[in-house]
Amino acid sequence: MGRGKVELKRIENTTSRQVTFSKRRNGLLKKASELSILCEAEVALIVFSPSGKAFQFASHDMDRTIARYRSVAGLPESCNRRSRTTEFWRTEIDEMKKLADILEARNKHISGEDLPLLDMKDLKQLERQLKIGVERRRLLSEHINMLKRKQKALQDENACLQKRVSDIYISNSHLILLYLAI
Amino acid sequence: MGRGKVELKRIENTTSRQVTFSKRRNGLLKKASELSILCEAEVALIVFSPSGKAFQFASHDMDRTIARYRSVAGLPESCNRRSRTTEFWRTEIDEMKKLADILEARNKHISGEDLPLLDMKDLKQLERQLKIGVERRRLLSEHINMLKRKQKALQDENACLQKRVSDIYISNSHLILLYLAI
DNA sequence: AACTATTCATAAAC
DNA sequence: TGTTTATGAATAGTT
Repeated sequence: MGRGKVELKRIENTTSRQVTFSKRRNGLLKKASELSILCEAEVALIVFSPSGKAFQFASHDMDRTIARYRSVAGLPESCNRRSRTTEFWRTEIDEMKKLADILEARNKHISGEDLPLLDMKDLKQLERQLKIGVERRRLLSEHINMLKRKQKALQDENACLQKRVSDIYISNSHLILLYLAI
Repeated sequence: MGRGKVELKRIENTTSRQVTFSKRRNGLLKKASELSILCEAEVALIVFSPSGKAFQFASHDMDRTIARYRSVAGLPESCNRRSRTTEFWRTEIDEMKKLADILEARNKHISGEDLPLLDMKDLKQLERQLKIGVERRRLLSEHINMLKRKQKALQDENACLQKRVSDIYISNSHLILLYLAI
C-alpha cells in the first residue's frame, strides 16, 4: 500500500526503515486491538525496534496471555531429546579424553628421547580437534545462555502466578466475609 | 475495508464474527511478519480465538522475546551478571582460538620442511591445554544438566500453580453460586 | 508531520 | 471453507 510495491526484505535505507517501522508498528498495534474487540479474541503483541525500544499490546493481561500460551503450547518433549543430547555430549567428551590419553602416551614414549616426533598428519589432526573443541564450547555456552533465558522467563511466570494465587485468595476472603455477613 | 465501514465493537453475529476472526487473524500474522522482515524488528504475537484455539508468530523465538520483554518491562537486574559470564566464556574461547592459530602458523612453518618441530615443552603445553579444554567442557555440560533440572522443577511448579489457580477459580464459582442461592 | 497515489485488506456476496 | 468483488484502510514516497 502506498506508492509502489514493497519487496519483502530488509529496507536498506536507515531513515525510511525507521519511518516504516513507526508507521507499520502503529498499524499492527491498531489491528491487534481491533481483532480483540471485534472478535473477542485474546491478543498479546510485543514489538522491539531495532534500537531496542519495546512496544506492546495486550487485550487482557500480558502475563495472563503468556501463561495461557505456555499452558497450551507447553513443550511435550524433553525426555527423549534431552537424553539423546546428553549422550551426544558425553561421547564428545570421551573422544577428547581419548585424544588427551594418546597425547600423554606419545609424550611418555618421547621421553625415551627424540625418536618419534609428531608429523604433519598428527599436527593437522590435532589442529582439527582443537578447532572442533572450540566450536563445541561455543555451542555449549550458547545453549547455557538459552537455558538461562528460559529459566528467567519461567521464574518470572512463577512469581506472576504466585501473586495471582495470593490475589485470588484475598478476593476470595472478601467474598467469604460478604457471605458470612448476610 | 470491504463493503462498508465497520463499527469498532463486538460483532454480534456468530458466523460473521468467526469469519472475520479467521481473516483478520491471518492479516495480523502477515503484518507482524512483514514488520519484522522489513524493519528488522523482534516481534512476538499470540492470539487466542474465542473458542480457545491458539495462534502465534515469533520473528525470533517466543521465549526469548518474552524474556526480553520481561527484562525490559520488569526487574532491571541480570544484565550485569550475565554479561560478565558471557565475557568469561568469550575470553576462554578466544584463548582456544589463539592456540589454534598458533598451531596453524607453526604448521605452515613446518611445511617448509622439517626444521622446527614440536619439542617436549610445546607438547606438554598442548597436552595441558587439551586437558583443560576437556575439563571445561565437562563443567559446561554439568552446568547444562543442572540448569535443565532446575528448569524441569520450575516447569513442574508452574504446572502446579496453574492447576491451583484453576482449582481456586472453580471453588470460587461454587462460593458465588452458594452466595447467590441465599 | 502532513499529503496523496497506490496497493492492500477485507466485508459482503456467492 | 474458498473465491470474487467493491470498498475502505494502510502506507510508500513525496513535500
